[in-house]
Amino acid sequence: MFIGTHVNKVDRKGRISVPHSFRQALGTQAFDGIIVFESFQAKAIQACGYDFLERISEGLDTLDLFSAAQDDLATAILASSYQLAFDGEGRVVLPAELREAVGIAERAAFVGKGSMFQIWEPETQRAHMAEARARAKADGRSLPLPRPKGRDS
Amino acid sequence: MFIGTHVNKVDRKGRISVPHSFRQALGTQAFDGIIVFESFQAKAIQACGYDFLERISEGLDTLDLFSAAQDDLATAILASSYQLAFDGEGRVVLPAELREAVGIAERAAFVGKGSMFQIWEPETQRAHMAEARARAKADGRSLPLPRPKGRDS
DNA sequence: TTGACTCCCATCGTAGCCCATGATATCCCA
DNA sequence: TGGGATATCATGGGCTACGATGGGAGTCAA
Repeated sequence: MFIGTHVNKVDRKGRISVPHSFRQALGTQAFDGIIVFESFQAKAIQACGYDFLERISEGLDTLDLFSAAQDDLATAILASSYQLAFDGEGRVVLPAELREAVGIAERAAFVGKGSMFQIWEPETQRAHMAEARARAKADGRSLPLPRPKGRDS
Repeated sequence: MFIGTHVNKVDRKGRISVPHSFRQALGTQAFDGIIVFESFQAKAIQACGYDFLERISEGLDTLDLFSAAQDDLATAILASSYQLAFDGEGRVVLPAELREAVGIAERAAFVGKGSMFQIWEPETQRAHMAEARARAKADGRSLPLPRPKGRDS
């Protein structure tokens, strides 16, 4: 699980460390690195491990083939994603297009979202988080909680 | 279950002992530590075990990916939480942002809330508790009790 | 040949690990 | 039942390993 937000620095080569806890959450997968694509809601980069992209692909398969929705999502996600490999120290380089699209320069915020995470320009994300918290409180958003496993009696 | 109130000291490294009974209540989980995030109701830090957060994450996965509700809740909870690992003595260090947000300096009060607990600045919590008791009394609050399972005759 | 990227190594600050101390509570036995 | 012995928990401080960062050298492609 990806939890919390971590702000790291972009060096002059464009490299950035993926937080240690996120690398641990990825575990060992078929591809040693992350998958990124531009979010189509927020001014942020979506990121996940290779495994999760497979789940997304399966999700797309439940939509009608050749439907507009299927095509839109497939294009927005699969066609425009990048595979970023880790270097020896667990860093990746963000493609210039993505960095410019979301306004990342010196620093980037890695934001955990459970099974995915996002990469933001830190100030932008701070504002977004404040809004999300306010909305969640105001709307009284509720969440169906699954029962705890194993020890339900 | 987390029960009772315990006031412990914050040392100069920012470490604080999680009460022994709370650690016992956590049992052994996938992550040896606690998850904390700022409460959006009270001036307090919410805390729970990793298992509980996993349940939240699973609940989020039942919502549509990329939906507004999913994003708001994921942002408000997962993105703003911290994983605090226990050291050998069962202590954690509270992130500076959280400590400042709720006004914790020298001491902190751990307050049991059943399946979660909270961390308060002791004086603030004392005042809050007095109010809560007064309100409960004034409103004549009552509580429906589920029957005990298994041994009903 | 130049630029971009990868691999490797150096540095630095901090989080985590280990051990010591003191204060309580608990236990045991006379 | 009282007192000493002991276990346990909260606390303090030092040390070390590791994660984040920076830069150099080698490599491949245009």
